[in-house]
Amino acid sequence: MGKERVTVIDIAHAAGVSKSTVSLVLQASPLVNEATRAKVNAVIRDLGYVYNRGAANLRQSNSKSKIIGIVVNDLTNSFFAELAVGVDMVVQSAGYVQFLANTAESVDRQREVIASMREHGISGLILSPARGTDSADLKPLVASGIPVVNVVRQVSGAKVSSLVSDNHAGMRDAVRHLVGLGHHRIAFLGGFPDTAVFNERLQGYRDALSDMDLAVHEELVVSSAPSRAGGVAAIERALLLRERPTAAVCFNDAVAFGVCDGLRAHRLDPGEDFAVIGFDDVIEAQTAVPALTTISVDPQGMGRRAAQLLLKQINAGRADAEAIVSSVRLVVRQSCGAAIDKRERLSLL
Amino acid sequence: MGKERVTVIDIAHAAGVSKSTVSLVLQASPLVNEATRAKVNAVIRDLGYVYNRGAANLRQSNSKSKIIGIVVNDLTNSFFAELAVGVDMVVQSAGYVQFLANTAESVDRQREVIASMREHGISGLILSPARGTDSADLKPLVASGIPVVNVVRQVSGAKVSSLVSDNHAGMRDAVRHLVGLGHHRIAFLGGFPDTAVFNERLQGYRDALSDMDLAVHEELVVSSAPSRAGGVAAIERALLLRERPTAAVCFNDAVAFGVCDGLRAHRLDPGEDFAVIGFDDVIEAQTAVPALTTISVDPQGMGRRAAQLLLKQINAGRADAEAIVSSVRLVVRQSCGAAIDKRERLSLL
DNA sequence: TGACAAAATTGGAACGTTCCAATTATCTTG
DNA sequence: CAAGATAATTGGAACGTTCCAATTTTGTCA
Repeated sequence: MGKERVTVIDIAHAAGVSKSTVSLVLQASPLVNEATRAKVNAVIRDLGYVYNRGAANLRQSNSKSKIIGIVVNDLTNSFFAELAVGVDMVVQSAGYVQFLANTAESVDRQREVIASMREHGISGLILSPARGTDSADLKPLVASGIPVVNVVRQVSGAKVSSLVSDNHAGMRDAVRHLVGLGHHRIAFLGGFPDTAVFNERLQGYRDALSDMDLAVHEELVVSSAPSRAGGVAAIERALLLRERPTAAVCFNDAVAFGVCDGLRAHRLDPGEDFAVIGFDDVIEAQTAVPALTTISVDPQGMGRRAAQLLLKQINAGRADAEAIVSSVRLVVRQSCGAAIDKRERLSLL
Repeated sequence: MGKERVTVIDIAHAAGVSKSTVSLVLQASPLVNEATRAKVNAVIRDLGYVYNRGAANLRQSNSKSKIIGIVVNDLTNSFFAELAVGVDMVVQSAGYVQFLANTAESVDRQREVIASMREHGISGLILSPARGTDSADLKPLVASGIPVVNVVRQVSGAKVSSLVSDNHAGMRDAVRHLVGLGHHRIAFLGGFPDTAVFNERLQGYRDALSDMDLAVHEELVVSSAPSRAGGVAAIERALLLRERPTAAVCFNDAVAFGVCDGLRAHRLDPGEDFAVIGFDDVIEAQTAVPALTTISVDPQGMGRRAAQLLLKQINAGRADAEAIVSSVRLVVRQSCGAAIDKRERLSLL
């Protein structure tokens, strides 16, 4: 059962027309008579024909494969899962299908999967590059005219489009908000210092402090893995300082959750005894206790926009690089809402 | 730049051999002389040739497309993201690449993406079916000899392999553990009652109570959306009962987190004043505060096993359905560890 | 109704690969 | 060194589709 593939010739035969006519109805050409179209479609249904895009794509030669690729550096991070969902939405409704691969921050794996996707004929790629990705890694892709959209992270020197969130402005707003609440010892917690994203956010932190005429104390910047565990580690270190911070902006929400965990371990109540602000606005941020004040970047929306940009470039045939920075907004919830008296009590510790 | 595709003929030309020879070196055939192999490979590198799997697959006709599909019902749920990562691992190292699609519980979308993947020539499919999937939806796939592995959820009547976790045993163990700690009013919180998974877990709950000679009180079973918000709602309702439960097993971890949130909103300390057990062991379970006692199903491992099973069937050429139930284990952390005195205090409220 | 236009249909070549059968080059060895 | 065996190479057909140019059918109207 099901051994023999039904081809366009089989249905041409059965419908009493030529394969060319069948091909025409497959692509909904207006050239074909309504009656024959109906007959052919009926036969198609009856015989259980399935269109062979591989063959079609081979003949059409270049590009229109209706496949795009998306490769991310860490799919276990729900930020990227959300992003993938956003991409999936627009890609799906445009009749495309997506290859998805996870690189787990390995540039070797990344090279392999991109090569593999290329062999399979993707007509575009959305890439959240692994740490250490070199512009040379993308060279062959763009040389062959395949549009690439980088998301979240940029690859310096690569002539590809990018869509990143406004890390600088986001962190600046977060710090300003805390200063407005009366904090002046604000820590910057988490993240790896060798990434562009980290440095953009850190710069936002510094600039905000400068703008408000506050000194930036380097000991208040403590880096760590950008994970929940990293957040725990970072707050531990920060609480060891002889002059403790009273608030923290965190590299991302995962770190922020870790910071909350760490605070509780020290019998401090996040949002009451210590103000915490995250970055990303992952889905758990609003339901966590306390609800996390954070910079909302709407990963799903980013995925949608990245996909739209990519499809635009694919359809345009030619893709000139454009760099979009996606604006970002502070969502105030409970984790930053330290009441004055409590904060004062803490600063006396 | 990059307009003209480099083909096997081009490199044959440049290397001074025939296209057949080039084809032979591409598939690493032992028939070709070392010297020519080296020369051809050099030319391949120089010209920046990329293999066209579409064309190859067309000639080889059936099956060996090196593409598998994975479609899940909710990628925003980190359980499925983890599962996808597991699949990705084994699929990637087997030289395959995967289409990923999210159905968001829509059978229509599911039908579309499966059809689309089929047109693109997947040689196997891993499916976590959307609610309401009918075995007829999978009929054409299996009829054409494409192996399908269902994960997490089964589709009754479909002649496909499945890999589900042992919901019954997992919930039974959770309840036994709570009873062992001295609880006798244990709630079952969250989940939609019209799903097979819900009923399996509920049955495990009932059977465990019966086994321990405890009555099952129907008012202690409160269903809700299987989400964090649903967990909040469920515990709210449960705390309204005139005879409150002292512990709860939850439909999944997301619900369990919600339950913890809801408890805190009522000034109850999860793990101290009330025992909570989840199901799934998502990645956050171990770092949450309190760390969540839960049934570990290792979604990544499930993904790996599903992929292995699928690849086995693809390689075997023929796929007879096998149903695997993946065993599951109770991971005891803090959220269930109510100390005796506290529990007694609570039960007096 | 004959002639011309418009509409509908069609055969074959092409896309880039693999496979088969056949051919040519290279070794063995008596 | 002839001749058989083995190693290496090769030309063409085939995979399932699309596209082009050409052909056939149908429609229009003087």
